[in-house]
Amino acid sequence: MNVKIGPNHYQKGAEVAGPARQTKHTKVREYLVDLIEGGLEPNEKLPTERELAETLGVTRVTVRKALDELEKDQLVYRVQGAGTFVNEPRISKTFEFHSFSEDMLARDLTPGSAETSITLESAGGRIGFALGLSPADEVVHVMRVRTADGRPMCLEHSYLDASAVPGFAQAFSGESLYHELRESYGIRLERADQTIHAVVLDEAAAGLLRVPPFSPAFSVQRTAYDHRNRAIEYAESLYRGDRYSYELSINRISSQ
Amino acid sequence: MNVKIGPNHYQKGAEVAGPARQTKHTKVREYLVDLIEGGLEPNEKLPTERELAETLGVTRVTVRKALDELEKDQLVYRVQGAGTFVNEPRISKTFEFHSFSEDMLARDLTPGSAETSITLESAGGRIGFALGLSPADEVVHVMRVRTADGRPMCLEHSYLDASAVPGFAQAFSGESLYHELRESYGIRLERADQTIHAVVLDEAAAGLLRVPPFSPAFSVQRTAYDHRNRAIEYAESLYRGDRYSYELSINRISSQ
DNA sequence: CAGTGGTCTAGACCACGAG
DNA sequence: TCGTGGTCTAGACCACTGT
Repeated sequence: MNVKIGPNHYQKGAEVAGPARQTKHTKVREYLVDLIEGGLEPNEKLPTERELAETLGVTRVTVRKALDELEKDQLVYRVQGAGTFVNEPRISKTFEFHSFSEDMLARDLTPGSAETSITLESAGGRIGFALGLSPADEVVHVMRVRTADGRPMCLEHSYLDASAVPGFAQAFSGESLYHELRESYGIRLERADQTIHAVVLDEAAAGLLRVPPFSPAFSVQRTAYDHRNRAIEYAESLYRGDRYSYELSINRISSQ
Repeated sequence: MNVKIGPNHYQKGAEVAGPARQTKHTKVREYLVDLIEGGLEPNEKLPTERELAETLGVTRVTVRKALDELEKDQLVYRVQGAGTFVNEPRISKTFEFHSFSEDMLARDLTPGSAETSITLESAGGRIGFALGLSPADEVVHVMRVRTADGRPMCLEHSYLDASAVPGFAQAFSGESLYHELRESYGIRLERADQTIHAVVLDEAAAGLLRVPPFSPAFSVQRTAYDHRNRAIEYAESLYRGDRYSYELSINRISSQ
């Protein structure tokens, strides 16, 4: 994936990388990143795979694994028969999806929530389908106006399977839902599917987001999954069109 | 990446895959896809890597390469110590970006263009920057209203480095720009960066797209690159919000 | 033609999961 | 404890690029 949603006029944020495991291909990768950032120009040729293998005391397979990762993250490109080359720097250096809280912190904005309400409801058809529940099953419904430095950015409705997060409605502070899921329930969200529509805001939503009625906005439906691909969260959000844009990178545009 | 833009209410389209090269890991991949589509249930366990290697007469490394691809495309997930399992079927089966023409054909709609104009212009600052040209360099400017079954879907301005595609303005039919680039100039687009904004249409654009003024729309800026990461096309498009949605899949939502 | 990346082999040991 | 996926080795040959 390779997608970044964020406030317009993105400025390079703090790296929020986890602690890298010290495998050999990780070390090779770090060596190559240092090499690239240490002064190699775009389109300059990297050492050959065989040279790197000998220099670093690993096999070519391990070097190739590291290069595979760098190619996936678009730091390098490879041309068979010619070599491996440094890419132009990318618009967005991180290709991970961050939570709203994290996204704001990376931009030196203070994330917050307003108008928070947490209720228990029946899932109903639409939300039940998204979470793989029956319509009668109970879900936790968290409604928040997400803010940055106190200014409203996004109106969000999140839904969780109530039986998977007992006591959530009582314990949740309203701030970082993903943080709460991880700390209290050991649930980590690894992947999300999103559908995005361009819409204009009705008067109610416009009022909550403090923009004129009929302002442009993104309507986003998101289903987030854990590492075993179980649907954990379903969310429907409205992002202010004047504050947000999507940046994404698409691979392999096919023929024609 | 893993993104799909398309008309709303996506219905499974024809596969538009190129002719697969017959490497062993490709054969293993096809074997596994057949296995999965041939009746394996979601979350059912695949044979172990060692079993597959023996069954198919290849080494485990080759099996793992095939499984890496299937995992990237989200057909399977792996749990260390436990096994490899079939994923829930994805919303969108193809994770490639297709050209407008191809997208429409896959949905049994007839792609077309109206109001086409092809001109030679100076790049200017914005377009020159996107294509890595100086502002005075000439670009081919192709303006089209893209249609499906004759109904306007999208207003698109595409820009190409004129020196890279001599004679383009004379030869281009107005239909498939990517097809023309490949057939006449041997240029294949492999990757694209996109930035998407939510906007409302002004009266001129609304008229061309035959919707009321101030209708919601996506404004998309796209830079498309070849396999060596040279910027080939820069395009600014307006997609009708009532006809289009973005579906995308994001990996590795990070901590917090 | 020489040199590069792409593919593949036949092993080995480690880290993690579940019973 | 045992079986699984995760990592790694030391080679080999093929396909493609550029001179």
